Amino acid sequence: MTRGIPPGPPWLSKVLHGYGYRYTFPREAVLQALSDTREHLSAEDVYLIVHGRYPQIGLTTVYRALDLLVKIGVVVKFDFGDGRGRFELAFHPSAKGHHHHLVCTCCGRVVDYTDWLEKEKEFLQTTEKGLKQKYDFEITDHLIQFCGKCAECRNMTNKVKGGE
Amino acid sequence: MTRGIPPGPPWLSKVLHGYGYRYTFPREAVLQALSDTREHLSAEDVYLIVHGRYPQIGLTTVYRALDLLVKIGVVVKFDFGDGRGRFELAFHPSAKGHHHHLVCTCCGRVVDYTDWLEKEKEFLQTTEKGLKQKYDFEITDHLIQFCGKCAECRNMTNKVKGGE
DNA sequence: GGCTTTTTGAAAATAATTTTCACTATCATT
DNA sequence: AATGATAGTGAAAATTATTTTCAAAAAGCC
Ligand SMILES: [Zn+2]
Ligand SMILES: [Zn+2]
Ligand SMILES: [Zn+2]
Ligand SMILES: [Zn+2]
Repeated sequence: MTRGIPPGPPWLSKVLHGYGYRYTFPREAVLQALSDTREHLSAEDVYLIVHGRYPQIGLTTVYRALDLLVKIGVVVKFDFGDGRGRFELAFHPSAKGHHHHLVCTCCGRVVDYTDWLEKEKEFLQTTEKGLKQKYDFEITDHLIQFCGKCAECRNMTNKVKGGE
Repeated sequence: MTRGIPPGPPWLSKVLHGYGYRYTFPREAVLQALSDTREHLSAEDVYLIVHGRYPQIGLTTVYRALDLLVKIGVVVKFDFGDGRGRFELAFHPSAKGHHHHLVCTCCGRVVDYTDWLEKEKEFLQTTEKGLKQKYDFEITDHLIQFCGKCAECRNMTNKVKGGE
């Protein structure tokens, strides 16, 4: 029984084959789930979506598909400190490309931002060049994230304080 | 049986009391373990050191002490993507203050660096100010980390490749 | 020293992720 | 289109880091 191919662009097939991996139904389905949202999904989130659509796909497979997609650079894995990995497309169809995260340490809300990238670029160039020379590392990636308290959480704290 | 106080500066007592917590032997011992190294220790690493010195101290207590020390800002917790938290003193006696990390994606080696901070400062100021205005977050912290391949790992890859 | 509350520690529980292994699907070759 | 070698899948079990539970011990205030 052939299961057919989930809806979506066929490029994943090419990318996988390019790396010597097979193009499979679950891998396409996991990619689809990530394409359909702008959220930062956990492995289980992805599983719930994928398994909801195609009940034959199991959690283990979702973990493996995510790992592979990360390895070939199609998906990026983040850690927002809540003890589980978060995944999102490296190049999101909704114009969400390279971006960084602003995380509320209070409620866990995550904002994707793409502002002030010129200043960042300057900083990155200087630093990466320096790191390469001084420590002889070939820099392949960077992780920039800001932590803070969102407006709502600041409000809530004030209310609680005031109510005492 | 009083256990005495492990060697070390007495300031932890004041800080803890300032926050309404008690000054205890295990907390001092955990702080000591972190002071004695420049490594980025996992909770279990800390436990091995502390339990080696003071066998009555258990792993649970080490976890709790680390959490507390992070909460009061004496210790900082990092995640280098290997599935466990890493801890280091916020202000290290060996002049290791605010710094960032350069992680080898291949062997996991972590380099602390404090170079090019002027450029970084510029970037941070611009970005933090912008984030505050645009997203109404009160920024409290940032996380900057570079990933790459260290010289040794690059060499090894070449050797393996050449050997085939 | 006695008292109240916080902290501790061993064991059990939890939660995310990985491993195992028999079965199945992919795809290069016929 | 059928074949077969190999990679991928899925359910269950295993592993790993961390948290919870709860009775006993220690801290700090009188
Ligand atoms: Zn918030
Ligand atoms: Zn994002
Ligand atoms: Zn390395
Ligand atoms: Zn460090």
